[in-house]
Amino acid sequence: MVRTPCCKPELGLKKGAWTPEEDQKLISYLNNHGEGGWRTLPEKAGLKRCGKSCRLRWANYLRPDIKRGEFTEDEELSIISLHALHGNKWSDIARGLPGRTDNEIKNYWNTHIKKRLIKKGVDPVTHKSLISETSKSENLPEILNNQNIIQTIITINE
DNA sequence: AAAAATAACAACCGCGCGAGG
DNA sequence: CCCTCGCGCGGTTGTTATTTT
Repeated sequence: MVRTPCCKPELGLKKGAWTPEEDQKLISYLNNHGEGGWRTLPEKAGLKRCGKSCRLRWANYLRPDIKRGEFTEDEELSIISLHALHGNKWSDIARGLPGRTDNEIKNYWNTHIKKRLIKKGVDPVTHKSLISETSKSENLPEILNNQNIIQTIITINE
């Protein structure tokens, strides 16, 4: 069976950037009622959005407990080591970084860290050095091979 | 100074999973 | 038990800002 799009083309559903007015509606609705019921929330809150869009907006920008702004060096190192352990499990990584969301971390990884690792000759997937890979303990499980993480951290630190 | 290229970031999309019927 | 449905996830795109030529 074909999965119908979660956000039906039911006229006038807005997409794209959120306006301050929309944010306000969403915030006040969620303050009064709790989270949850995303499917039917937009209508109740008077928003011309699909529930998914509302959820994302809340989770990544409007929630009161989100830290904004630059990632600190510590946070960056955390991301790198957690990524070495978990791979692209952004939500897992986010749990290790209070106030940061999976989406934010994912973005940061893709736009900042990945690029720099590559430049430094470190494979962003395996966290192994691409240049003198050869003689290292390749047979160990990745997780046990702390060398990779250490190497990565040293490298990223310039 | 203007255009082109690249980076940054917010948001969208489809899919899988688990809860409830 | 099987089937349906919403939620959350991860990959990806679209748009704006910044940098380079």
